[in-house]
Amino acid sequence: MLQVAFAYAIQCVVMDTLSLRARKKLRTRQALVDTALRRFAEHGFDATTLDDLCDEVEVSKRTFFRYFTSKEDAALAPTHDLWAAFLAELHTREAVDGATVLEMLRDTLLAALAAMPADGWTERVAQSRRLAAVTPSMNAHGLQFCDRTTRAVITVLRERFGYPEHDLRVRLVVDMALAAYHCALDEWVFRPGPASRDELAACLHEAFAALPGSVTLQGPGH
Amino acid sequence: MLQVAFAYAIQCVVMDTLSLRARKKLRTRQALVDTALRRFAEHGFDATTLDDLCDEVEVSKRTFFRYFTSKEDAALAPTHDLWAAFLAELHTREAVDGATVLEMLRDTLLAALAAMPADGWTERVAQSRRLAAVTPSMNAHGLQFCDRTTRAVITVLRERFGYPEHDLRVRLVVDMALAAYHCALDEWVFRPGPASRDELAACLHEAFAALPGSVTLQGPGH
DNA sequence: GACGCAATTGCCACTGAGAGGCGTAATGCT
DNA sequence: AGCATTACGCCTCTCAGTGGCAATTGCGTC
Repeated sequence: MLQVAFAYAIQCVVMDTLSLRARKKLRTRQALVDTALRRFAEHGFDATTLDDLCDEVEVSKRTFFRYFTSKEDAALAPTHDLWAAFLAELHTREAVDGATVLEMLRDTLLAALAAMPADGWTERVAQSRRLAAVTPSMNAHGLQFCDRTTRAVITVLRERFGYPEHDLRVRLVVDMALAAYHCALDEWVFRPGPASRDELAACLHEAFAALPGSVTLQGPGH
Repeated sequence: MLQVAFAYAIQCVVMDTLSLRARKKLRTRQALVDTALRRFAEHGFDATTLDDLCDEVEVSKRTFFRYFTSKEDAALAPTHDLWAAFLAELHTREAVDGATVLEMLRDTLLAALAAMPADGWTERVAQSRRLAAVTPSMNAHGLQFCDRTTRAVITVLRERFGYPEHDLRVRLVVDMALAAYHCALDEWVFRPGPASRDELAACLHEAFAALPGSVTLQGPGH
């Protein structure tokens, strides 16, 4: 009786957002990501086998591959979340008159960053990046993911704002934004001090601001 | 007798550059790259097993991995050659007064391009890029290699020209050059018409020239 | 020109990532 | 409660990549 009432309460509170099944999947997924990040950090990416990982989370390897396409994929999940939010934001964002594309990309990225979950997301990206820095295969997967995302962004920009296909600048500006992102991320992760979300935003501002000066950076003569 | 004379001639011509052993290694390596590129193009990267490949070249799989670190590595060899030449050139190149770093990187890249072997190198890079475009794991390896190279370039720039560690612009400008390279390469490979070396140089000039305008590219308002 | 030495190769066995088929269990819907 | 759907686990298989060890081949020397 009490259980029924309780179940009903749950239903009222959560049911309209997610079903039991969906919540369970989310929990499993999250457990896999967390455990993966922890074990990879403790014993190294290569030294951790999927069997170990799956044993701890108590899922079969078969199931693991229903959630992630590869071992690397699980460890890169936090980054994927950010870029998914970025693309969503890019679709809906209004154009601001007089703004450059670079500014728009920066602001879209900052908006995506603000949309990330509050519970430990920053720790997870930081951990993920630290792992990627010492794990070639993770780095490779991450870069390949960025490349895919880049192409998606270019497509959106062309569709929404009607840039011609042959204009190289669209691709170049997106790659610049990506460079600034990577630069900011490394700055944020490997610099001493706490790695808060606001710090990352500050690093992003700094990196994007440094872009114009990079083009005209003088050689050793000056 | 004639054989001796012949052997001596060979010795005079080639010996001072490469020993028999070294030539044999080079031949094996080249055969592996060529066969790999051809088979990957014919049947697809994933559908081609290393056993198939090694059978054709008549080398054991063990030996394959003494030449290349991975299946992808073999297919990306042409690109690796270019960047190796780029780094070598960057070490020896004199600084030009009044030139920007971006210009220097462009010219260094063009010099490296000119240093590539005449015998079918262009065909091999083109083929390699075409494969990477449809093969995620190859693309990932390629990008990871570019990333490593990028860091090496940054180190050289800092050492030779004394940029401070904390100056983000060094990294950003190298990433810009890399973006221009990728842009030019895709333009060159996927555009109709012949893919000659001069064409690639032209694409590189075009892409590098488009960089400054990309920073200030205006949004849809205009 | 035969020798020993070092480098290169082939064979074999092994690990771990990843894919796929199929039966079973849990969940959602009526 | 009953049925349909979805998710999961077990098993098997392929293939990339590693390491040990013995055999071969090229190199320098006497």
